[in-house]
Amino acid sequence: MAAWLDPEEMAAWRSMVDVHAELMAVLESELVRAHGLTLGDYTVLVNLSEAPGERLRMCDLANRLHLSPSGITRRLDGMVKHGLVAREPSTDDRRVMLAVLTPSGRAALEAAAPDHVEGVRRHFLDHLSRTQIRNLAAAFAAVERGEARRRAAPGDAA
Amino acid sequence: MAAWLDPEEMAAWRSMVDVHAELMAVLESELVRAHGLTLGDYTVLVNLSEAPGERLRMCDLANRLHLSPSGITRRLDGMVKHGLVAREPSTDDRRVMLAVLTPSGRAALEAAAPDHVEGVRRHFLDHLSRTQIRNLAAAFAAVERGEARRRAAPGDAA
DNA sequence: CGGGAATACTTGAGCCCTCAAGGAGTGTTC
DNA sequence: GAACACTCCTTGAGGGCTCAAGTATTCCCG
Repeated sequence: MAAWLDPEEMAAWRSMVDVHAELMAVLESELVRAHGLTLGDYTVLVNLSEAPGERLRMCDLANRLHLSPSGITRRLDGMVKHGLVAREPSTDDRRVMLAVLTPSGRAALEAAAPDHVEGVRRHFLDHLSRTQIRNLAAAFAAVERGEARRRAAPGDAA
Repeated sequence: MAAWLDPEEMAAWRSMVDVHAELMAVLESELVRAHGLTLGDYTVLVNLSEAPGERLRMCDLANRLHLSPSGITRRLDGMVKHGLVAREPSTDDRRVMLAVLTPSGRAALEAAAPDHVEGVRRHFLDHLSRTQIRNLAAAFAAVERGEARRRAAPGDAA
């Protein structure tokens, strides 16, 4: 168990944490200033817009956003109040609530998305070469695959 | 203004966001379970332990942790109550409060750090080759440099 | 079919963070 | 050296999240 991180490992780890924090902070503040949308609300809108019928079960939404059941309930509360989404009981399964994109929610997303994407470019992608972008995607994909494999492994405590 | 992200850009961006979220969640839960420490508290302890005299002004701490002034006050409140840090008025400048690592805070850090580092390895670094780690560090360093340059540029709205 | 386990969502209590406002100390300028 | 601007920290109000508990519905299995 090589106890500590060597300088290269430390640089990779800490710079990722720092860059991510900085990036999210600036993207969020630009989004709030320009469109009155939280990054969290924006992510809900993106997920709904990409879903078939522009609707998603609460629990699926919770999984995608890494939110607890009550977390997603309360976030939807706010977004319903602002008219961005509506709740709709499922006819298939009467336990289920669907979150549906409203016209006004779709409009908000369509207004915000270009600015948000431009922000991702300006604050992140523009500082990287095409090769670096490819390498980054490959590295994170490797982490995702590795973790998925680790979770399925026998020695797992879960 | 190339409007949208192409598949490679999208993969790099979304996978970074996803991996980061997943990683922080699992590291936090392991830290809480094994040592009763929040990732936020742990970060305070790390920063204090690396500071000269194991003490830091509240506002410096706030900057390092991307926290507002009141945020750092309230986090210290909790940590003081748990005996991990102490407050100490500065003699140089009587507006300033110093946060000081207590013996019990140093002990908590020394107990938690090996496990935390091992978690970073197991969930992140172990999935990457040495070359990928170097490339990652270089890429994030490039983003940091690029943003620093952008912030200093004339056209900036700030 | 009937009862227990599992799933989906909501609610109450509470933690942690933010913003706005305020008190206290410093420094600067004339 | 008095007044003004600025910095540092804290507090009150409020938003967003979590956990624990509760209700409603569905699934599973003898």
